[in-house]
Amino acid sequence: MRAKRTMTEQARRTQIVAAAIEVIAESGPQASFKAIAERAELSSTGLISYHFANRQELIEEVGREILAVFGGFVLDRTSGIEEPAEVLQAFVTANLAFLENHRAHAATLVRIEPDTGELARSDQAQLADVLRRGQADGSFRAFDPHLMAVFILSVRDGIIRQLELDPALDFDAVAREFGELVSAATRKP
Amino acid sequence: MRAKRTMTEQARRTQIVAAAIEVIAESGPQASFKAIAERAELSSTGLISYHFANRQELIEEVGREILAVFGGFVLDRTSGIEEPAEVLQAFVTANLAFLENHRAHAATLVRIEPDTGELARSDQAQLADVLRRGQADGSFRAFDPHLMAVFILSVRDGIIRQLELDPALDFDAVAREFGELVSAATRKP
Amino acid sequence: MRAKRTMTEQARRTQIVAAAIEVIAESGPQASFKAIAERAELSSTGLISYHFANRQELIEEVGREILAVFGGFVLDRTSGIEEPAEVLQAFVTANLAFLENHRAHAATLVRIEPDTGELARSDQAQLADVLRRGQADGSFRAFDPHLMAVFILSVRDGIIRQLELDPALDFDAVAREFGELVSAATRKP
Amino acid sequence: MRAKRTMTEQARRTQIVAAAIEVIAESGPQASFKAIAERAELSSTGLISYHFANRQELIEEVGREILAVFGGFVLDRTSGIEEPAEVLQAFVTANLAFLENHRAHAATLVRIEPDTGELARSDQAQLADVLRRGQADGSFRAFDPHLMAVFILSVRDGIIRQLELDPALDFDAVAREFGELVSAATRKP
DNA sequence: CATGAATGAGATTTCATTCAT
DNA sequence: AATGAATGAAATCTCATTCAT
Repeated sequence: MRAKRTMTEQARRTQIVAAAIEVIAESGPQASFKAIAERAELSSTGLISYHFANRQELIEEVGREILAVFGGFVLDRTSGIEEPAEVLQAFVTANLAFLENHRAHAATLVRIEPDTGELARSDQAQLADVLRRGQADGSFRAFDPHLMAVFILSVRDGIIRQLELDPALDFDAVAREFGELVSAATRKP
Repeated sequence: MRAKRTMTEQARRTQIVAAAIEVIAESGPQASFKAIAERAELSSTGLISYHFANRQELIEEVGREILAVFGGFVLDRTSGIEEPAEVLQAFVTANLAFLENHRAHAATLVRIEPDTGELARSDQAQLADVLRRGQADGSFRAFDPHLMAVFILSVRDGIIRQLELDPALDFDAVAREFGELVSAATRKP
Repeated sequence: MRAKRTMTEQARRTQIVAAAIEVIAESGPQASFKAIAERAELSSTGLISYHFANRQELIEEVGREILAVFGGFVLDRTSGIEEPAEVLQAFVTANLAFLENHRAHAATLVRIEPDTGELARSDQAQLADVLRRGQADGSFRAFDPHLMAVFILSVRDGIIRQLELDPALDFDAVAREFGELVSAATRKP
Repeated sequence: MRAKRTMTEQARRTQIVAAAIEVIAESGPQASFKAIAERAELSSTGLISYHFANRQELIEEVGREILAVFGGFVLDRTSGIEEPAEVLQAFVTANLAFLENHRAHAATLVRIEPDTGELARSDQAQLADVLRRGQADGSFRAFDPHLMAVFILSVRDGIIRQLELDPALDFDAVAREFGELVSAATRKP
């Protein structure tokens, strides 16, 4: 599991992770410790090494943090909904809302993707479950639920990437079009 | 445009780009000149610097090369088709066929994506045109063609990424599901 | 001389020195404070700095401690013997017995040697005295007593080093051969 | 085996090794790359890393170089001698002559000893052979030849160490006393 | 054109020591 | 006395790029 940590240490780790998220969002996944330390106003990069065994541990924590925040946000807005089709629409809306308000988290998520395989899988599995339920209750057409989950999450990630190419993207339009895509892709013909 | 080049020089550039594609596919976008030079069996990394002004130029050339090969491959299999809906299905099939046979190109494409914004845009524009034509001739429903292009290409890229998480992915199944997604997403209700 | 110390403080210092001896024996003379603190189950490396002015003071204390223990052990087994030749044999036996039972002390001794010049000299002087007495009473041949002491101690240290190359060394055989060497080297022809 | 090297590269390696020998002799086995680079008047420590894969490779090369030079020197002065007893005396003389004229090599040898186990063994084996021959031809008494070799080499190393405690050591006296020790230790009673 | 060497900036990591509590 | 956090210097190693031949 994880080593016990003092409050101070946990606070520092959180602070460093937050800085890393920002810096990686801006300058890519190999953002230097120097840049992160400066963003966090640390006295030296040594402090990062003091709190994280190595770069990988920091990046992993960044991934965990983003997925926890992102996942929590989306879960808040989708749990309790009965109809799978409505869950999907809420999922789309929640994702877009998150992107709009936590751009750095989103940007960093897609930038460190190769390092977060395990975590990504669990997202896929959760979404696949919703799709399976929709098929079971007869509201969705036949398709491979896991692949469809991969597709939907890919579109979500693609939107994040597009946001960097085109920062003026109209969130409402994207939400609407994404929602229609998902609806058209899953509903019975 | 571009400076004139001797045959020898062009051959070297091609060789270096090919090596870079392989190495980046395997070890990520910050593959070192050392690794690339070794793969290309060059005597020194200096030779890379000799032929490319800097790292960025090499990466850009890698992007251009991949999109030329990839684009050419897909174009071969989609041009001449009249019906936009059929073009889309051919597009899906061609993409999957390419992934199956040129995994390194595909992997490198998604790995250097942040550095190839311009090129990506032209892909999006081309695909958007097909979609627009399908709307004009009444075979597609109403949607934002550019966004739909972004979505479809995102799914394509998502498949490439998934291939690394799950190398045993069933190409035929993916092609079928991807084709159905595109079809359902675009056709009239 | 030395500052007065409370019992608690002395206990801590002793504990730290003991841990340092073990760690240096295993991992060399530049064993980190971190490793020593962990071995001593201290809460922080700061505690070492708290009790020792600096690294050098700790190492010196380690040297003093080893020579006190080692010297005491050998003195116990050599004092009270009249005949210098017998003292030498007892010295050899005692040294080998010590090595066998306090390998960490011995290993650390030779590892920090360069830092313990002063202490080494007093060993040499003591041994030289025995040799001088043997010459005075006519049982030893003519030789430079100080150099002979250096030689004998060098062999002792060489045995410690060899022990690391060849941990299965036969102590009895070494004791016998070492004893014969010393005897042959000192007795009259 | 070893990679092919250009003349220039070999020259640089040699130069770096020479600087390392000097610096280690003066400041101990963990002499920094910075100190070595300065001694060799290199532009940066990066050049050391450029020529040696890592610190260990450099130290190993230092060990090989010293033993090659030292061994060659001693071999020059001992080969061709028939009588084992005379070989031993020549060995002693040669060793002292080397120490006198290549103090840095000698000092570095004993300082990096823990890293040169393998090489040390071959020295022991060579010397043990001479001793065995002397036993076979009846000129030496019975003793364990390998242990005696270890002892003699330990004295040699002890002299090197003593040289640092007492830089004014009288080489002739040491040579004479060392020679007598070896003679007394090996000849028949 | 190509080679091999060199450059020097920059990255991460380790560490003894200091300090506030 | 002890703790845990922080400091900042130093160390090694990597790398794209430059340059003389």
